[in-house]
Amino acid sequence: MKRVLRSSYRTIRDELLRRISTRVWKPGELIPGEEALAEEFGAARATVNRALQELARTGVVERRRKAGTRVVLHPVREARFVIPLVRQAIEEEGKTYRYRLVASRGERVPGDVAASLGISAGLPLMHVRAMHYADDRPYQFEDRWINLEAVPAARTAPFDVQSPNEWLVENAPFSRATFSFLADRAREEEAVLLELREGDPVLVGERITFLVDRPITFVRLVHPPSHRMVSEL
Amino acid sequence: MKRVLRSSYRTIRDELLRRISTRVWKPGELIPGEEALAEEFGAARATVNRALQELARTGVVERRRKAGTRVVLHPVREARFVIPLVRQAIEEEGKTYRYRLVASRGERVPGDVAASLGISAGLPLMHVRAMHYADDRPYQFEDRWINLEAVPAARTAPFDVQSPNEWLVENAPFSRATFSFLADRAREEEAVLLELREGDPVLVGERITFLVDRPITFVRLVHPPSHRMVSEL
DNA sequence: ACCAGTAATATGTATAGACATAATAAGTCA
DNA sequence: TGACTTATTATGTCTATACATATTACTGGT
Repeated sequence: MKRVLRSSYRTIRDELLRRISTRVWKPGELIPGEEALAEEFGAARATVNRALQELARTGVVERRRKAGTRVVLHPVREARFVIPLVRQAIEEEGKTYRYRLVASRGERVPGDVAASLGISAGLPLMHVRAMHYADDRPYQFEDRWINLEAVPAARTAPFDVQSPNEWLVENAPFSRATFSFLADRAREEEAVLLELREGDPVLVGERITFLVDRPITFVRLVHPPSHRMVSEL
Repeated sequence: MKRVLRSSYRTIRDELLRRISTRVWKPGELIPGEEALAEEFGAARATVNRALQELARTGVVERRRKAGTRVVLHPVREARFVIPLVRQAIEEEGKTYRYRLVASRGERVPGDVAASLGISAGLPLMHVRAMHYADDRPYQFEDRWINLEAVPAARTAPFDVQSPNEWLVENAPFSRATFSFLADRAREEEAVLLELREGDPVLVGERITFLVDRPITFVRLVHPPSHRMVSEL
């Protein structure tokens, strides 16, 4: 039973996707069941199932037991942005990466950061500020708070040679994280370090990481306005 | 068949993830093969395979034939942001959505937009500008160019009652899209409509969509600086 | 009309077995 | 030593079959 026509879950997935994006099957419409598709493509149901599950994961179709599979009404597509290490991102652009520590010391955590981490204000955390350069031009300012209760080793970590980001990746596991992006005005210190004027628009990424509900670190990553976050889909 | 211990690909996946995030298996390390894991968990290799493939898709492990599966060295996690329809996003926040058309007419496309779409400048495109409000407060300004060659019906579409975003979702299929986000200064018109001052920082999303290499539309979505794009991970 | 209980059904998951494929390791010859 | 060739191996994919589970559809009773 040697399939003359090669048929993998990929080709099935792509063909289904084609029918959806060319409106052979319209939004909201019910598409044939797995059995029927399996027969049409001369494949096993498991193979069709895999193709459909991938489409469901990417949000193209919705599946419910007994009810069947239907094309999603409003394609709430999701964009995926990779959040690489700064060094990696810069070197992949073919540029030279440079790191510089600005300051690193224990400090009492201010209210807004404490709130983000869900701890009480005034606790002593590690506060590390550092710059990342691409071809000697300012690329990112990293303003980070580290919970010393969760990561005591951070107090004596060598942040003058290794960025807190990389150090944490190697030394502090995390299980959950929250990202957000926003536009903000450059604060005074940020403006100086990024070679902007105070109040200039900057693209800010904020990340909070936890290890099973225990807050690890809060970081504000500030980019000059030329910076873009890009995603293909 | 008797599995006393229930064991699905989910529990296997979660257990593997636990071992990785608690550094039982450290970054860069090779983990046992599928056969071995299958035996350990008392499952079929296909089941272990499914668990491992999910971990690979989320970027936790890297797999290569013959070489085996290893924990990724630098967890280049990717953040997924859902890009819903504006109306949906606002209503999910429990706010009231309102739409207002600002202007809609054929225009010669300026150079920068033409370049983004990969067409020659000066061609006549549809230029639509509109506002989206949440509880009567400015939420997003939509500044869109539509390729009339690809979507001729856009010339006479009722953009005064339906936002170009929604109209396109229902009337123009696309196969590929590019998103990018950046921080910018509010332009004059944007500042007025968003009730900001000119030059205030705004979070801008740009989207370009294609149907098999044929450019469909370019849109600039401008949000006031209070806006955040959030992603859990 | 209404509700509860039951049957029917599409998808979800697991399995053993088989072959495909990519990449490394080992072996061979110049 | 180095350049090919071949064997080995872990993952990739497919199949047929079976049972699980969530929902819908039906059915009878009040």
